[in-house]
Amino acid sequence: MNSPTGTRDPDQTRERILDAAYKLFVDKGFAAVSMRDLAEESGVTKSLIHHHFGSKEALWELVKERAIEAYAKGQVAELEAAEEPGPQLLHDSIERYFRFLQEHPEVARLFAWTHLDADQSCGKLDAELVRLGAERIRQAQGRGLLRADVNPANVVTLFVGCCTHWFQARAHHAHWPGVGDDEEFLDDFLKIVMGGLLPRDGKEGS
Amino acid sequence: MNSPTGTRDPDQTRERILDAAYKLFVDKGFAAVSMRDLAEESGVTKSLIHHHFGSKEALWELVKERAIEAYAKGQVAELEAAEEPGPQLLHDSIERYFRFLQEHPEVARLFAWTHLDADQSCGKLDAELVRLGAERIRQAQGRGLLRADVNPANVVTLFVGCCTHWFQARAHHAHWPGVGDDEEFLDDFLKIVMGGLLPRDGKEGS
DNA sequence: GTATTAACTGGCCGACCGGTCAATAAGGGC
DNA sequence: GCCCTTATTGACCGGTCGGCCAGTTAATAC
Repeated sequence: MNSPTGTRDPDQTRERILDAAYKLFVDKGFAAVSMRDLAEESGVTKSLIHHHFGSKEALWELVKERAIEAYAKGQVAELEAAEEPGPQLLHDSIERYFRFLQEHPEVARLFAWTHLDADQSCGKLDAELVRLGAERIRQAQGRGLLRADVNPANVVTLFVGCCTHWFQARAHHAHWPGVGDDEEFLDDFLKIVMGGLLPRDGKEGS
Repeated sequence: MNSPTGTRDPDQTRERILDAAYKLFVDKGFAAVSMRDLAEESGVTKSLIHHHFGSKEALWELVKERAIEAYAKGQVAELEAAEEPGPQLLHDSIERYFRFLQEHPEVARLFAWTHLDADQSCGKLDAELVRLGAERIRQAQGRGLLRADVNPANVVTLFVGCCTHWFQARAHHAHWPGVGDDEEFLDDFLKIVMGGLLPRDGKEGS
């Protein structure tokens, strides 16, 4: 069922199947999507999907891997091209991640599915991103630009988790009284986290 | 198949079914659990589950509703019995929520499922909890004990989201270099958030 | 004791599941 | 031209799905 009747383009076919699978799996979850759904959405036969990807599970693994790898590589590239370590870089990195999820909310859903899958492999793909982010924070700490008594990796985990959850729980928040929109939340979040990470003017205990 | 052969206790039976459904649904998700799984886990027949709850969907809705209502009521009770509004109350509330999820990690999973369900009703059940928490923060802000230029509801959303995501993404974090354990993360999180929410010693712009 | 109600069972239904397989057809190398 | 590879199809498999229904059995009301 490729566009010019009777012609074949296996690469494009694979792409179409992967796109359809990404859309349906992220939307409904692995268990709620059938091979027949995938076949219909991508405009090919069930058998052809098996031919190209082997099994439903294998397709799902590939979909996850591709999406997370693309995300991680993009973020790493932006982080490596960034300015000197310091509060501004942290601020920009948080906002960059927030904007990314804002434009690609389906990625937040994908993360949620992988967490519930107890997925082993997907956590490894963004490890490099976390390592790089933590390193930048550690450098800023070494220069006295960020408070030094917190674990840099925990800082990354904190802001990634907070932003991710914001988009995952959007439907929930709609029922919560007084919760603001994306912009207000990002503003407040940045105020609090940056305020908590800047070194205090005076020395402080506790 | 109740304990004393031949006797009946429909309330206990319903309870057993609900317990089994909670366990299986939270573990595998709605779509990946069959009525036959539920029947086996609870030790009754498939037909009996239909008799008591009507359908698989209705059972899932009831399971979600009960669990979230119990959680919300418990947290509201603790919050209402708490001390005066201020930094200490906020600190304790964050830690209380964190400890709750630490003891009941399945609740974090339940939240993830409800988010992916695009569940309409479950967000309403904890609205009262959010309203109450935000009100306490607003009171503390009014007394100058917490910085006043952030939306209290966003503060609640922030710490709830961060703690929830921490437990949802645990498997992921295992692959992230340098991320600490529960105690270290909670410590760092509290340092940052409390540090960011305390009024600055000197007035500051920006 | 008997009638009524509700808890509970086992068997059955049509639909759908993921996967396989033989057959067909198109493309590329020669 | 032919051949070999492979993309692609549709029919088919055994198994499982959620739900239904007729029948049995225990508690209850009178």
